[in-house]
Amino acid sequence: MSKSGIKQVAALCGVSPATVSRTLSNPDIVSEKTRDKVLKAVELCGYTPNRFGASLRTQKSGNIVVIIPDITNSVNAGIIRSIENAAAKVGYSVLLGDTQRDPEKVKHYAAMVRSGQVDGILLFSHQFPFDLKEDSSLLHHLPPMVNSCEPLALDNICKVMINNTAAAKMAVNHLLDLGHRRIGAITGNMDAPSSQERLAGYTQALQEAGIEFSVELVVDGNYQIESGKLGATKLLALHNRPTAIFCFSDNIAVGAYSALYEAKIEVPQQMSIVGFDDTEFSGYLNPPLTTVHQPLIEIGQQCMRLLLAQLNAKPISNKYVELPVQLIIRNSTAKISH
Amino acid sequence: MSKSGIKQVAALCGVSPATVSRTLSNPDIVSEKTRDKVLKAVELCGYTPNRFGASLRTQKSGNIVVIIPDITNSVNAGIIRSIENAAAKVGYSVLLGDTQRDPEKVKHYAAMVRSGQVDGILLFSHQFPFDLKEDSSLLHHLPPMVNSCEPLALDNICKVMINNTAAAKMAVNHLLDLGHRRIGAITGNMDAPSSQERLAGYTQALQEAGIEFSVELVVDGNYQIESGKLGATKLLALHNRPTAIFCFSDNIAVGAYSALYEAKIEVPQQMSIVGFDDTEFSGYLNPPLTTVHQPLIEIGQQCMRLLLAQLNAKPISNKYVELPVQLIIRNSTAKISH
DNA sequence: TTATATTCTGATAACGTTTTCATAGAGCAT
DNA sequence: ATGCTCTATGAAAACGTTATCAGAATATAA
Repeated sequence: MSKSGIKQVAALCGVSPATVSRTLSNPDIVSEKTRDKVLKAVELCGYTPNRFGASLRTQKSGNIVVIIPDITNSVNAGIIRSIENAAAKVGYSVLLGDTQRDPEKVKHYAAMVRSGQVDGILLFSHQFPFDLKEDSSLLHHLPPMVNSCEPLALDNICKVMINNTAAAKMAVNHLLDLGHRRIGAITGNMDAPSSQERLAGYTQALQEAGIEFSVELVVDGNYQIESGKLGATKLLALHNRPTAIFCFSDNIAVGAYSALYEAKIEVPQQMSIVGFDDTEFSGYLNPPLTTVHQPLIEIGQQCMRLLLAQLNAKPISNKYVELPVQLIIRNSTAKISH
Repeated sequence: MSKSGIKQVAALCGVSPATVSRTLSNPDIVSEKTRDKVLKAVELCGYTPNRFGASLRTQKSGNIVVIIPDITNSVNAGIIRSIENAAAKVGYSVLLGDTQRDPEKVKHYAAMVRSGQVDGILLFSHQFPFDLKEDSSLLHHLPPMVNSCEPLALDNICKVMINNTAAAKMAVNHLLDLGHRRIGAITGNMDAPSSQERLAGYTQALQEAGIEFSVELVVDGNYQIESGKLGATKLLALHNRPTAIFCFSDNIAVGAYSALYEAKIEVPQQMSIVGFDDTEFSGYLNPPLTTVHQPLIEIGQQCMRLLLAQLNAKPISNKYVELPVQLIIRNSTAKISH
């Protein structure tokens, strides 16, 4: 069967190409008789509309790009899965923009909106993805875009976020409630707003409890497992070691568990641990990890909802959506022992 | 700045659109003088070629789709990351086809090649992704495509695989070498060829060691954590429990660890565990997990290499690529205790 | 200088849709 | 019948590129 275009189909059933197009994209405006005729011919030819032709005419690609630092991170993966689901439901395809934290790749993927390759952008980065010097009008005529997880320092942009500060505070307060006074922290990448905010939450919680902030108790991590192991090792080496550690990600907690295991320190009897993310495995760690649950599915859905509104030029009542988090208390935290 | 097409650029620097096009896509065939002129105008206009126009003309989208069951699985995520990397290097973009094991979604994404939305397919599924009844010529004129991880039952297709049978055998032999005679297994989805092959490897290893196969020792899993926990619990409840468990994935091993922890059975003193995948966290489990390493990066690279060859109509010397695996021995396996 | 080969460039024709505009026909009231 | 409104259709014009082809300009050889 040779390649069948809309013309072949039209010829086969004796109508114009226009009618075939209408039948497929707007069936209601064509009479039932011709509709059946056309549909039959379409079936017979195995005709699928060519995307290029349609896109060229409509100036819509039907694609969106999700720009995200690392798809291997399970938080990111969970969000992307949710996005893919939501996008598929409304007929969009998702292009994967895994950037490996390379600023150039961020720009590269964002530029796809200029060439028409994608219609909109889901940006999980705090880096502004365009060269303003190249087209300064961009700041005022931004393409359809929503920003999530790592907030951009710009306020006319749709965002879906969690309140990292409040979440961190909640986690630390839990430890305080259990009687802990020396609470360590292992951070994420400190250039990431999320990590800065979590640190702020940690600090505030201590302050409100009247506990003096101690520099030695917060060690730099990067959200990865290994940094958790290193960080915990450092905290353990402290002259006056903490009785609890707030890990800025579940990955960090895994690393911390490993360090504690090797040091033969029991969780939670000798050390309480709190994580962040509630990734799938956190309930299966030994002991199961107390952690802050992030609503990955809702994040993806809200991102898609806001992007879709922009794509369809619908009004958006609220550009900033904040999703609730939840502290999941498992067995990695316990009352301080005396 | 209004939308600038190739015509505006051409007008601005006094050449024809054709010359602008040539300057951008095939600079060598245009004189240095005009090239500079054109490039300057391009810069000035901030011109980016419209993808639709180009694609319509060339019939190439510059996209590939990766059809994969679940991006949330870290093996899959690792492979996709590698694919994205390799694809970006040669100028292709990757469309994410997360199928959630829905056969309809597999077909949906594969059909993108018909509409021209993508130029090629990377298929991580054993399901043939086309309706043959719709176009029977497909079997002989397959679109550019490579199949990986879960083999299709078709042999004129490019494949990049690991030898699951040999890998499983290697894992089980390791346990046999340590003196284990009752070795349990927790499988993946048994409809997946990978799981069938691993089971075959398990069986063969036992057989070659002269150990009788015992049905009660192999329990059905689905590669997920929870199935590992359930599976291990079942094995522990056995009248004559095994001394070692071969888990068909690291996720399963995590679940097994959890069950063992709750049952207060020590790994590896009372129970040896072997995993499969060597995902990032496996080295940080307590104890660190002995597992079979899968070369995720190479898998992605080889997939891209083979697909690219097809996209460029290059000859392919070897349609079947088998990548080596490696047994990583850590601390979850030990000599049987008496 | 002329003839010939070579390098560049421009006009033009696709590529395959969708959408606008106009018109033919159908239905309805007068 | 006549006029009128609707509905359904077709013709034709985009959409923005790139590739072919032919011709102009330039270089090379005689």
